[in-house]
Amino acid sequence: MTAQPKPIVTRFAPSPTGYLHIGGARTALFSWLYARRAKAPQGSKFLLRIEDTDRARYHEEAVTAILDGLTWLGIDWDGEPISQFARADRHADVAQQLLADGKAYRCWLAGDALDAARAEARDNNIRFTSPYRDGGEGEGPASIRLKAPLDGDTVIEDAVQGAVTFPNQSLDDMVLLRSDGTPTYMLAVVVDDHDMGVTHVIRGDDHLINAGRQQQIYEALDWDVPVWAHVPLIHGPDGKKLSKRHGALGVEAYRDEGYLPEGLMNGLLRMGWSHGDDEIIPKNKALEWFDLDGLGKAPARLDPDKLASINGHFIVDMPDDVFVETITPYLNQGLSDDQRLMLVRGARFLKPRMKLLTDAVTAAGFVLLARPFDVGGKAAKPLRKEGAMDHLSRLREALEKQDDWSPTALDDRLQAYADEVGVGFGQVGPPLRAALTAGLPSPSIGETLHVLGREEAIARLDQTLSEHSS
RNA sequence: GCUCCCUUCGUCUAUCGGUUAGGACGCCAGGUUUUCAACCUGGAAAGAGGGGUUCGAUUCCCCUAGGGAGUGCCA
Repeated sequence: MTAQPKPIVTRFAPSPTGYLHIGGARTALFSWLYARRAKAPQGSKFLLRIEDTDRARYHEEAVTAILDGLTWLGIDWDGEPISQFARADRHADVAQQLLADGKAYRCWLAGDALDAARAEARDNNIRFTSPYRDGGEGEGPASIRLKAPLDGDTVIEDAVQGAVTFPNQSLDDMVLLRSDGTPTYMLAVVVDDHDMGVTHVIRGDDHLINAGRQQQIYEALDWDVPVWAHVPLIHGPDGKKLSKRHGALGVEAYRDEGYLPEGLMNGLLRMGWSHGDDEIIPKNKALEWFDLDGLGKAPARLDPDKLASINGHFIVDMPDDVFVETITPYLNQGLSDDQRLMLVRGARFLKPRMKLLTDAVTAAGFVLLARPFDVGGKAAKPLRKEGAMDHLSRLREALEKQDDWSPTALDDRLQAYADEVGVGFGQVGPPLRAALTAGLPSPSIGETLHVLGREEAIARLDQTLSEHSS
């Protein structure tokens, strides 16, 4: 009998104060990958906990937005999300237990007196310690503070940052239970993580110092300390903390901008995590390769260009029919069956010229031109050239008789025509393209004809011919 | 102020004491070309500064500078 490796339990614990912003999505991704990766032991779990103890800032819609964001990204979780607020009684019980064990004490210092005592300690550069730490009774309701060690160090073993040592003198006796009986965040997190069986706490490194405090609570409780992994936050392109104007948008904003879930996921993953020189890492590879030791220690800046470029790779990799299905909502118009068919035929070269799904509007513009359309401005120039109409009408006849409608055959036919009449292709191509596409970006003329199909192509030629007939 | 963390091309990063310091995005040049792209080839571009340790440091240690986090009966 071989010993079964112990299952890993990770969690993502957002505050429901807004949408799932990209930084949160990234830490969620790391936690999710660690529990879901191929190398994770059987039975490993990724859990969700909503840190909704701050009732003033709580929004029901925010919870939905966060869950929707995760789902869209392709991040799933085990069981129902846990409400931290609903567990307040349990948190209070633990505080009482600590009190009974002499690991915590009642403190009546509050309000201005508390502020003054704290300020004084800070000014004198000494640790703030409540006068009630060693006993004494006060008036009215009391808070419960942890009786944290005064000497020595608290050292956390962090999977990303290494060993981090905090002098206990720098960690004062934190409040566990407020005087109104509600638990503080520090207590709630520790109790919840413990009760949920969390083995690896993977979160932003803005919590690194909290880990020291939380570890003191674990130790007072004599509970197993989880593996800490504090990942560096992402910064805006300016190197400052991620702000709303610099990309700290909800994932749905990225979706609307034209990101594929897998593309965004890849981009998020590459900020702060690497696997050698690999850049394009689809979900299945991420699940195969992810490990904590690939995480870097420095904060990364968001680079929109690179993010978009990565997304482009995933667009190219889509099957043609899926591609057309996917870009349809971004086209701002309904599609006829004919148009859908044209897009499928054109997918092959539409895809590489797109980075975001919203680029489809430009890339597919020539396909979606609705007759009658204007060929105006600069685009009309080739049509006004000497002999242009003559070429077009003879080309029209030739195309009508053309059997092989493949791109290469069409290109050959066009070249043959130019040879027949003894002119350079420059006399033939530009007017033909203008008539077919109104000057919009398009592939080679053979490809363009192929994509449009005989019927549409000839209809477009007729349109131009009739407009220029008089 | 104090505590803690971070620092390789403009950006994301590789390197786990010995490399012409590699890749990607972006940029520039050339090629291809009937439009716009795409594509191909090439190029510029980095170890914050200063001390150590070592035969040898980007890599290990210390200091400085810069950036960040925390210092709440917020989360």
